[in-house]
Amino acid sequence: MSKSVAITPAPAPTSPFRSKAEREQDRAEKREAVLLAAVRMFNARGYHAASLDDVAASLGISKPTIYHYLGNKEQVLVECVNRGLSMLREAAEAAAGAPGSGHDRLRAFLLRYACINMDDFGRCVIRTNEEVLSMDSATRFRARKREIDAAVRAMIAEGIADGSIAPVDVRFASFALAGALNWPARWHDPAGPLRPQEVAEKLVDIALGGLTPRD
Amino acid sequence: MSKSVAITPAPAPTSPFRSKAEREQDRAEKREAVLLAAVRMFNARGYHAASLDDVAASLGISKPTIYHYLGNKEQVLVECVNRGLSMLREAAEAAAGAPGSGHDRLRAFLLRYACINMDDFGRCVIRTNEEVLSMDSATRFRARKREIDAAVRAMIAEGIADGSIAPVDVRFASFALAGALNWPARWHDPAGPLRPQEVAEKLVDIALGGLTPRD
DNA sequence: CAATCAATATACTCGCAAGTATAGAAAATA
DNA sequence: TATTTTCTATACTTGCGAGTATATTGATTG
Repeated sequence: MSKSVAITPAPAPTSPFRSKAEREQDRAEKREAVLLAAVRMFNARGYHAASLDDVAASLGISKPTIYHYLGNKEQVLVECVNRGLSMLREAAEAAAGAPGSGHDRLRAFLLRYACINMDDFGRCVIRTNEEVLSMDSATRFRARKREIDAAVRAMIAEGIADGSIAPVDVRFASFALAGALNWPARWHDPAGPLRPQEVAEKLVDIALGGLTPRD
Repeated sequence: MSKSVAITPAPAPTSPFRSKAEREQDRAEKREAVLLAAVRMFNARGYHAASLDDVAASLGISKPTIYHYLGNKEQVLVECVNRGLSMLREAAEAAAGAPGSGHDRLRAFLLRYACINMDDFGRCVIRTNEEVLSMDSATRFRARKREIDAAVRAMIAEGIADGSIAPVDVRFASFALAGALNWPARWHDPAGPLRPQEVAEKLVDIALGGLTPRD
């Protein structure tokens, strides 16, 4: 019946005896689940009002388990924020390396940016105020956000250089775009009728309208 | 020597004996000082992280004095937020009743709106998440914000009707504008070099650019 | 002058939530 | 099989901060 018996090194997927790699993956999955529960609690109630006891309860586990997988409360938050920032940086890198005019690349990036901001970890990046972090973490946080902002400004500048974007003040244009596309992290309800992709497209169209050259 | 003696009902301004009206004004001034100290603490640290003991200490007074003038912590926050909302509503009413095209009135309002958002109480409106309020206060808060938003949408719609604004999606346009002009409440540093009026003008120009009709 | 009221402080209570000490079960390793 | 490591829970400690009870002082009013 069986096509092969114990030839492949990987055990049958349903085996109760987990290999080392499997155990590591188990651990990673649990860690991930804890992180997700935490970020959702942070987003729903705000960092201070979200207690680790609540996070644990939402998973049916106990608080020390959170410490086991992720460390103390600030470390949990930092990890959440880093997830979001990594997604944003990847999007920025992808857009920077794409073909097309500055305007095209900026537009592609902003669509992704807006969607990330409506997702758990991106939302957390936007909603996390530096004041809640230790000075050290806040410094790193700021630096990583500046990276993203620099990428936006670079794309705007390139668009201006190649004529696909009107000659606006680069700094304020990036502030305005960021504001328009960060704001959904505050009001968009993931359970509501508006799909993030749709919101992103409409907002980007309007926000980018102001940067499009007049003929 | 004296031109008049005890003819006017108001006593000399330096008299140590305060009239009833003066005492009421004293009280109002103190209340105001407490409110201002509180809103600044809330803005600087966030509502949860700002303790009333800290607020009291910043004024050299004790916590019960805050309760004496303003009530409990949430009442303090609600009062702060209401101050900001009142400023915004006044601005909206002024703009709605002004002459000019929809675009002109919208622009005038947005300039004021952006400036208020960089000020203590307006900043507090933006930075206060509904989750920190009691359900009752949150409902009222939402209603008052909706009023402002409705005013913005009305101005956009009027602008579209009179041809001074491009035929955009009114709802998303108001979201985009709000985002762009709320965001400074998060990043603008009152102690920094950028003057609020200047920030407001640049942001409004860029944000409104997307709504201006093409010829 | 007595009684009251306004304004303020000191010194508490009390609950929540972060973080920890300890223990035990299960699995892995020697 | 003995020993160590991993995972998880229960049950604490601790500190902070909201809110309050009570006292004091000075002015206001009857």
